[in-house]
Amino acid sequence: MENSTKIKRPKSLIKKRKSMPRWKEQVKICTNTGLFKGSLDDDYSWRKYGQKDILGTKFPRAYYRCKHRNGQGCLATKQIQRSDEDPTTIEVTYRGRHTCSQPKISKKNFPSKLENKKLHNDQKNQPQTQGANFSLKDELEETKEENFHWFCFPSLSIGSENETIMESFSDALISPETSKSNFYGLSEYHFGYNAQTSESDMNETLSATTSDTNSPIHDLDILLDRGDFDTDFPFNTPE
DNA sequence: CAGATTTGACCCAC
DNA sequence: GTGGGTCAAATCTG
Repeated sequence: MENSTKIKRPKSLIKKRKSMPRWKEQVKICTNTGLFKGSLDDDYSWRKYGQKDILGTKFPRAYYRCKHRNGQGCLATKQIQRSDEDPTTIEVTYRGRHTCSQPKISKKNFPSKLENKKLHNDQKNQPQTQGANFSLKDELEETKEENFHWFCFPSLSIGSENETIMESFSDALISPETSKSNFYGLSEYHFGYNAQTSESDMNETLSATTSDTNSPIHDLDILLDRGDFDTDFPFNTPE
């Protein structure tokens, strides 16, 4: 890949960091099995621009920025990292606000290729998925002051396939375009908000839990072929 | 071929 | 000096 060519960046292109509003959103994904799954979804279009191993953490952190950065100069970014201690928790840190006229709808009307791919895999499931996501999204949008947010899924029979499932979820979580809408048909959410303030910037605490533990999530019979998720992403267990 | 992701290097803040 | 955040070339995927 790289030859010994050191890339020097012109100073004019260097931007100072920091000074952007930042808030964190924790997403807890739990199931009876304790496995991690679920999707954190904003209807924004994110594009991954980096990933890094963070000192003291087992899982790398993934960096995303708004796709409209160039087009509309939207500087919003987000970081996603799986909690070290509790793998069922995903920490999402947002930085900056979207200045773009984000395309919430677009997803629904024009699924990306990636989505199509996913859809292809779990075709049987999606009908109302979007609805669920949509409401979640709406809530997020309207409660910009909150910032803790949980997803609890009912049990799910994950036998020897948990790995695959894990991956698929992770994939959804991590991959921006993909995670967009329809995610395994989580049809019902119950939200509870915990206003929570963190030290500085604006915070968003959103707490969402499913009180319904019976939901079969049949939608979840995600048969994602392994091949589909081969691409690694940060949440794969190291080792 | 275009768009997305990966990945090592670069740069800044602490 | 080190770690975290970003850049951008290379690579991958549809």
